[in-house]
Amino acid sequence: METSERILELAERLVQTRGYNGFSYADIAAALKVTKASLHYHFPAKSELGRSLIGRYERNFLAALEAIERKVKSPREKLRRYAGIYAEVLRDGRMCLCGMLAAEYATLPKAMQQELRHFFDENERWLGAVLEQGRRAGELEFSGAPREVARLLVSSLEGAMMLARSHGDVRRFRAIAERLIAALAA
Amino acid sequence: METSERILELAERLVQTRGYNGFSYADIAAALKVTKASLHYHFPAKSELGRSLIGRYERNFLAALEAIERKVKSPREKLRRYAGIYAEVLRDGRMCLCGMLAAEYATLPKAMQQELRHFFDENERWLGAVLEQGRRAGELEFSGAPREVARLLVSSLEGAMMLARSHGDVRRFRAIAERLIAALAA
DNA sequence: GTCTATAGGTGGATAGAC
DNA sequence: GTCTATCCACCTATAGAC
Repeated sequence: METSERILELAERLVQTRGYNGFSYADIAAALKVTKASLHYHFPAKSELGRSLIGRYERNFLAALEAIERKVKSPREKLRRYAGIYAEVLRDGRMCLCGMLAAEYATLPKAMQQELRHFFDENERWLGAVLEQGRRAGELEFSGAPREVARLLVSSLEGAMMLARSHGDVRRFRAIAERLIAALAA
Repeated sequence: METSERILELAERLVQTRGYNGFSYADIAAALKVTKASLHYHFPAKSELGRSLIGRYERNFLAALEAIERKVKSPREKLRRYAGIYAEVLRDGRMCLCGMLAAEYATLPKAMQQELRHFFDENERWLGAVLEQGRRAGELEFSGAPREVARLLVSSLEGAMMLARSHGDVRRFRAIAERLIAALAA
């Protein structure tokens, strides 16, 4: 694997576990056995590494959502798979990259803040479409705008992830995710 | 106000907006117009300041819950007031102190991690009792253990706070809070 | 209790050789 | 692309005078 890819891979894990303000170039350099100067060759500033991380994470995430779209028909099953992505990340001891960054929002460079909002907007858009489809099909039931329920789902799953990780208990997340989806059953 | 109290007051705000790893003694010293050395007189180590912050926040929070207990009879109204506490914090541009620290969990001193879990446990305990009372009275409706629903509420409210703040939109939080409580109506 | 002064470490970042 | 060497700003923390 190219160095820049190895850097991104490790930096992603570091942000997901320790946060953007919780890791340094020195951490990456030590783990990859290169010097800090080398890292600056690939990502001149930490803020640019941060931007790259969000962009990459969003692309991979949206690709996973498209995969669900292709493989799964049932809207309710789509929601389960959506929550399943979160569960997998958590099982690996990580937080959602963007959920982590949302906590540090006020300290992030403007460019990162913007890309972060975009990630959540795209998530809400996808969920909103699934919810609308499910309601039309009579498989899901809820009041009000699909987009509003989508926001509740994203927020709740991110929060559940955060607290489950603090308690070192993935089951807490799964229990909450199932409950959220069950509440939407028609 | 005594200096130590002024330090706590400001440090609390800083953690709530920037996180534990996002502020320094220098920030406090500048704002309070004292030296960093003075701060170390009151709180020798940053980790001790952190511990004090959680303890203080929890005491104040639990006092607010007791006040609700005294003033309000209806379980559903208690839930509304509970969410109202979060909304007030958010309206002030802050995150929940402990929600913020939960994101930084992996980087915190062990003592702080422990106090953090205690805060959430107490929250879940209080909410669990309210939920059980509400179900018995026929005012609230849900399946399974009250404690599980309590966890969903805490997680979801924390997550909603986090994302609403990132979008600079308190209404997002209120909409989600209302929806969560409405879903429990009998 | 608050100050000056400073230690000792780490942060992100750059210049220039190889 | 990766290295050595280095800069400067900032971090937490301490010693000791007032």
